[in-house]
Amino acid sequence: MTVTIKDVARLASVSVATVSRVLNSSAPVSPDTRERVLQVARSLHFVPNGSARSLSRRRAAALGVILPDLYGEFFSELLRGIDQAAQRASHSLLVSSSHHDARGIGSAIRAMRGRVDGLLIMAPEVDAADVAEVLPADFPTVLINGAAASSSVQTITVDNFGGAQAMTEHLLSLGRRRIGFIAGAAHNADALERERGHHAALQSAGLPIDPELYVRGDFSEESGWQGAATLMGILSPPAAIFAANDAMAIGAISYLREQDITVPERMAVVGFDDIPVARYLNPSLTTVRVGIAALGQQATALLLDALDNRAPPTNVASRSVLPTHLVIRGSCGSPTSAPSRQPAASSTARNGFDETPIVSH
Amino acid sequence: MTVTIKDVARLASVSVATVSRVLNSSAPVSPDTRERVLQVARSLHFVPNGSARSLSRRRAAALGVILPDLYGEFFSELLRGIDQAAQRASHSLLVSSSHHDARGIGSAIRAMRGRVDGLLIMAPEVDAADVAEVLPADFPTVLINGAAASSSVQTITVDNFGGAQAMTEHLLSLGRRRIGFIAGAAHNADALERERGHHAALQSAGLPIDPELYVRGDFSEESGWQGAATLMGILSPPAAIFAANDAMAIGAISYLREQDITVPERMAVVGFDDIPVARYLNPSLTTVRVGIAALGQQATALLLDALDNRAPPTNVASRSVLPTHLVIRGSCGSPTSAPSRQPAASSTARNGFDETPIVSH
DNA sequence: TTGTAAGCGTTATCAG
DNA sequence: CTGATAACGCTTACAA
Repeated sequence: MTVTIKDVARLASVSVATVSRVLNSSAPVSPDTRERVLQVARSLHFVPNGSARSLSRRRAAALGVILPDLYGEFFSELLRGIDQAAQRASHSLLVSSSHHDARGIGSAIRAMRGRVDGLLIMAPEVDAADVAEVLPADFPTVLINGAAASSSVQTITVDNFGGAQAMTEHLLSLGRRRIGFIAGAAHNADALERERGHHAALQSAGLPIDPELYVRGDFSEESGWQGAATLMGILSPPAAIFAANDAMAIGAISYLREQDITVPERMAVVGFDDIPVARYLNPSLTTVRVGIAALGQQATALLLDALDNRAPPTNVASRSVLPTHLVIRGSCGSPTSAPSRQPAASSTARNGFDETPIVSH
Repeated sequence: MTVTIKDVARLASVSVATVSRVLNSSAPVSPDTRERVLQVARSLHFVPNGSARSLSRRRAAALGVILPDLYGEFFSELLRGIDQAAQRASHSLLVSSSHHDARGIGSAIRAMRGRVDGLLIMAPEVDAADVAEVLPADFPTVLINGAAASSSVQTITVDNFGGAQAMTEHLLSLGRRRIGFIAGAAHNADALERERGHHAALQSAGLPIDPELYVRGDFSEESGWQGAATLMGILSPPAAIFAANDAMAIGAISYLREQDITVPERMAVVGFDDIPVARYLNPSLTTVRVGIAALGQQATALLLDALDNRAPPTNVASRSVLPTHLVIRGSCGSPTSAPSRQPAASSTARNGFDETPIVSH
């Protein structure tokens, strides 16, 4: 038997209404009854029951977070940002992961119904329309990195296209013209946009799109390792590898090291996301900064605004796009360290970690 | 107004009780009314309200997770394990982070009261007794990696002491006798145990404990970078660095690379945790495998058992310790690549990532 | 300023 | 097999 508001009321010789008023400061209460109630509540270690409160108030002070996965630094960063913003607004987080398809998302939503005031959904492999389908009607929701399909769900994403385009342009400017690309999963919206950006940059430069330079991964380190292996196995291997996320870039570098192929001298390798560990790698990873935690924060802010009805009209398909930035570190080499058959001397000055040059675009 | 069980009842011309029975299969219902109810429920997209259900059932089918932080791969791995186990048992997760002291933990608990059936708390910097203090009386709780203090709270932890001891012994066996140690935060229970293990190994080997070889970090990459800088600044720098977690080891390696100090030739560097990225680093990181996700799974399993009363007697201070394993990779070098003034040839065969030798202890 | 009582949406106990 | 109805613990009109 846990202690309830009735116990407090009884011991303080007041009604439960008064106890509630004291605890929520929701109406004036005489100083001494107030003090008496607080005294009793404290001594009893009374804590109001959240479910009862949510039921009565019709709001839960909690947000639901639905993620495809929980593996790697990307998701912990995202969740960190979400948690920060939610905590600032005194909201709890109901988290559920391993939901890749609309069905899975649907059941996750069902489990959350009545326990959360709004939903944050990251589902890069699911069409936004399909997500909207499984949503309770008019339920406040923000989609993170959803596919660009028009729908009634508010969406926030990063500039995958622009970031990838800028990165490929940078590699080309360094003299690396044969670029291997390790793509993400076939239906991943982020991955596809990054791919499109890469191709756009190639085409602008008048370069062909060589199918041999294209392999598909799944955003895991291991698939990056495999991707690099495949790319090195073709007749005329590339001078650079652009992995569609940092984890795959890390895997690729790992493979190259095992093969004694020096990075960046013989092979430039770049990634996407700028996960926290990227700057500490050897060589430090040139990548596209996404501001993962900020993405989570902004998504949460958007959702909280919607809950407060400071929101955009419900059935307008709002879509925010956060900018990305090129982060040039060691793994792409400098113009002078162009690819050569001989391992170059590793004396190229490397950037200290606290002075990472950032190139906006 | 969202659709409730009453709406379903009305449209199916039955009582709410029957609807509930159908939806929960909690009592026999005639096949055709059953079908009718399901039909209506589906067409109305009815989803039961979680708060109401929790309130009535007196169980929430949710677990609370309280973490000190959400930064880095350690926490995403831990959460992944917890989520897996919870999901298998159809439990949701209410997550709250950034709670380092007993007060913060207390307020997090308050926010969860009535919404969760049990608590998973990771609070390496808080004494178990202090945690017990802020806990509702007899609330099912499992402490992850708590300090060893005797208390009434069930605790699960990893063999920090043994793992660190084994690692230091390994470094010594490689001929690295001067070992710099980058410790964790002053009150972090895990960090302290790892420190104790390291010292125990040194003493067994008859080696002195040199205060100059000891620096304090905070488990972040940056503090590892700083720690390495400090250790390299002393008069007679070490031949190896043992960082109390992988993140700090990564930071240390990053510093050494910037100074052109080759790892492992001139400096062996090892860590603790075996976060997923460790095997992909350059050089791949020798570390102590903790089985982070497994830790989360087991903690959750313990808690779920307690909820089912398959539990150990409530006020017995049960304490499980998971074993750790040495994972020998590239960053510690081999016996032949003992420290020397000349950078050794980097031709030492490196392990492929799929054949990592593991040494139990 | 305080108390009474009607919900909030389910589940569970009784009768029937 | 089915229907009333009393909880579950709290908030919030409405009165007093």
